[in-house]
Amino acid sequence: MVIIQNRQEGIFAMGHSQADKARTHERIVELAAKRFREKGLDGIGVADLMKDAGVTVGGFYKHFASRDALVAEAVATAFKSWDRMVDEARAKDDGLLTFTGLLEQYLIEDHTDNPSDGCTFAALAPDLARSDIRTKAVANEQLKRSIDVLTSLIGAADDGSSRQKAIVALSAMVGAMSLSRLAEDKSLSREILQATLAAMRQLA
Amino acid sequence: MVIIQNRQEGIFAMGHSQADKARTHERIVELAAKRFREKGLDGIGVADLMKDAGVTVGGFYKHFASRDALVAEAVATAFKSWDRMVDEARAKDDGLLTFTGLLEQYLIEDHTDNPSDGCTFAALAPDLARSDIRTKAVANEQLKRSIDVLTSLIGAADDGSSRQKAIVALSAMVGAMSLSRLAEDKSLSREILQATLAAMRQLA
DNA sequence: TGTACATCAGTGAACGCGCGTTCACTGATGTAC
DNA sequence: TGTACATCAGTGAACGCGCGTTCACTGATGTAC
Repeated sequence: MVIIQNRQEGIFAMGHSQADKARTHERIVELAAKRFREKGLDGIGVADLMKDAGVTVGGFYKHFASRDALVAEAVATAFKSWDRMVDEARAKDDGLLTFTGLLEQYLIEDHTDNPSDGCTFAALAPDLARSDIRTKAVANEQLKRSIDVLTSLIGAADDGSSRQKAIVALSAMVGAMSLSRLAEDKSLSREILQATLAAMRQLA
Repeated sequence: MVIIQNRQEGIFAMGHSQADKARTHERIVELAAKRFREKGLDGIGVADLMKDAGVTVGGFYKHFASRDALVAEAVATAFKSWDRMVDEARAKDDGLLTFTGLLEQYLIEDHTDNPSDGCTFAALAPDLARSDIRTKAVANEQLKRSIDVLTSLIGAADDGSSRQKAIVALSAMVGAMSLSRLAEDKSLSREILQATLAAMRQLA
């Protein structure tokens, strides 16, 4: 086993054992999940990804059947940061997650400035709509799950209006994040986040 | 002058006159504006674009300094279909355009199914955020203009709330369109459009 | 009005380059005896 | 427990291919006389 110091991932062990392979695999996927959200699904190549993960190109196909297979896996991993965001909001609310708490966690400048750790819909929606069948399936599952999570947070109105509100909230959140990233003027960018936050707060 | 019959553009004249050049230029830009929205800013190459426009690759640089220059021009043209959408909504409202009329023109299945003729934000927001400085400038101008148009449609509340509502509406519209394109399930796709339409109607 | 000539829109092949993918190889791991 | 060997994670160079861009060329246009 060899100890590697790498710019991207810090210090890690690289070797030939099965455990080493699993760690390398995870490292590639986690990195791809970030880079894809940052640069788009076509924005970074296999060679650069492997280099950032501290390995060489040739080994790629020991881990993935194709680039598209990595994309599908990385997008699934990227979506987990949504779950992580939900969890963090829950922690801030002292374990009692509210719709407002989630909104506040999502519609913030830090999220605008860091697509690589943020919502995959906001970072990649058009790419996902055009993507490989497997990747699209992953995105569709997450879309349904996200609507369900928001629906349950909004409340127990049994007339179906909480689901409708959840869909509106998700749309507004994703749209606002996309547009706030487009705005070069920081104050406009903030205005978009704040206007949407205020309006969505009143929704529930 | 030569008469050309082409799959993409029908019958058109191709020649060497200045007027011919202007027509060819316009044809390339209009086509690029569609294809980019359909396939993403990296989704189609110079050669294919020129072929679709009925000319050969070599002539490209008689029209554009670089691919990026075409992207900037095509994105500007693509945004004009927003203006066109506003105009069409105005025509449907018998010249008296309303906020609701515009919402109804935007949040429809036909728009979901045809990105190539639709809203550039919904089709390309993440691409635009990562794009060339000129393209980004074009997108920023349009963002401000779109907010202004919606603000004036929503009403003359002078407390600034109509601008806030305009921003929320734009965010929700763009987000809903992006997500409805992602949804493989047609009924979910429609549900997203309808939920957002209903909620935004109540906004103004 | 007619002719000679410069311009330049469009052609089609070629260029270097980066991409996804393949491959023969190396050497650590883990297993069979 | 020790040794021989098969496996396979990772290497580094090479592959074909499509991309943006360049270039020498063609021939219609438009202008100067």
